[in-house]
Amino acid sequence: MYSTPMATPDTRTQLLDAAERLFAERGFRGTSVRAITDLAGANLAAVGYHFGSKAELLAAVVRRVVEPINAAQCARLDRLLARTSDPTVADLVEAFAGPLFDEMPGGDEGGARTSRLIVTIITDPAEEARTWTGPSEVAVRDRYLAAFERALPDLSQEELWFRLRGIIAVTAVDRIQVYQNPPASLSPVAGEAARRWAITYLTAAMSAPPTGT
Amino acid sequence: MYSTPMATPDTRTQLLDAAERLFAERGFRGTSVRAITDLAGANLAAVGYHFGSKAELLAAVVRRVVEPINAAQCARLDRLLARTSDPTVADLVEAFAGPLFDEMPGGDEGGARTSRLIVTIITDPAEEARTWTGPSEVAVRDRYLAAFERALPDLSQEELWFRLRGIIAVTAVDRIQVYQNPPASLSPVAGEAARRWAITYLTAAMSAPPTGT
DNA sequence: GTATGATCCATACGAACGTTTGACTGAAGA
DNA sequence: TCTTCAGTCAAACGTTCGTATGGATCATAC
Repeated sequence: MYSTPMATPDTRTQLLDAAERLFAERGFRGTSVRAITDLAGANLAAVGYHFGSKAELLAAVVRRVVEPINAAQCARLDRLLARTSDPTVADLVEAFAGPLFDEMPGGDEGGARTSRLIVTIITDPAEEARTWTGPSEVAVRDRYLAAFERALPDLSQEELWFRLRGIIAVTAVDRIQVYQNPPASLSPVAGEAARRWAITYLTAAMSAPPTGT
Repeated sequence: MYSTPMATPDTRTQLLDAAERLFAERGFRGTSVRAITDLAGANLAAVGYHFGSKAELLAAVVRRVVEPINAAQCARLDRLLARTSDPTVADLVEAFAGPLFDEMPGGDEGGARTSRLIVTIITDPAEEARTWTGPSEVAVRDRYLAAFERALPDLSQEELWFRLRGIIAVTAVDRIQVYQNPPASLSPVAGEAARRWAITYLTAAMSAPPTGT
């Protein structure tokens, strides 16, 4: 089963790798099973054999990507809450958004591709792309929601909820294709710079005073 | 046939209306020409006859939606620049992001649908969805970029560019499908509240100090 | 050796897709 | 009356899609 660990990867993981890349680049509907199996060097029927269907392959891909991110978000929140003082908004933003940038499996171009996969899936209108959310994601989200609530006591639940989703949205910035070809041909955001810019941006945004009625 | 001008609209505009709705809900690839013509009560061949192809229909839909938004962004910037004092960051955010919420054609549910169309198109990985950007959008963008540059002189061009795209991203917040089913079944963001929350959020974000090296 | 079970492969199937075709309609112009 | 022409229509085209099938292949267990 795991006979040769490094020589040629499992067909199953090669399918996962190929699907991860193609789903990130072209979305769920824009990626054909044939394109995946071609890139993976596998037979067309391999997807059906190893995963059952294209949708279940997507679920497996997303699970593999999301789990370490979720674990990192959880661990960092644990560490913050173990301290004596309450975490600040900046702490929470960093702990929540940081793993979205750097908790990426190896072989990725600075996390840019994996980050794009998440965003592509999240914003995909196909309903198959929306059936993967598990209970652990919800648990982490609720814990952060509670922590932000304590750090921002004046904010209504609804507005806090809006702002939390804003964090995800800003992570999606490299998916924004309007205004393509930046004015003076600005270089595409490098991974590390994007991470720091986003955290600055989001900390300020989350710390904004409540919107008056 | 079309004796009374308001009874039954043009087939062409009915196709545009149907396509606008379906593209917003299901994306470009997720919407079939047959679904559009069925919803419009037209024949399958009508798309080919009136627009040439599905991609050109999309371009026509986007053009119809984007043009008034662009015009409003432009007009509001003109009004700001005509004043004696330089516009503040809050002024610019309001002028730029406001039309994304309220410069919507009638018959829309508070602009939510049109806003979703834009975001769906922008984030669509299909390359057909990315060929519509015209010179006027670029012109408006550059003018705002320059105005923001004057209001935020300490910010590097790259980071400002990143932040400007963040505005678009946050407008996309209702496309964020993770964390679906808000915790305490929070009501979906009402149009007017979302508008005010977004402007608060984005003004704070844009005003953040430059990220240190 | 032979059986077994997992994996891979070539191939086929039916459905859905975007597009094209050619005939039909009805009002307007000569 | 005859022609014209923009518009609509049913039907079909060829392609691509996801999935299913049944046989090959190969290590291991007996």
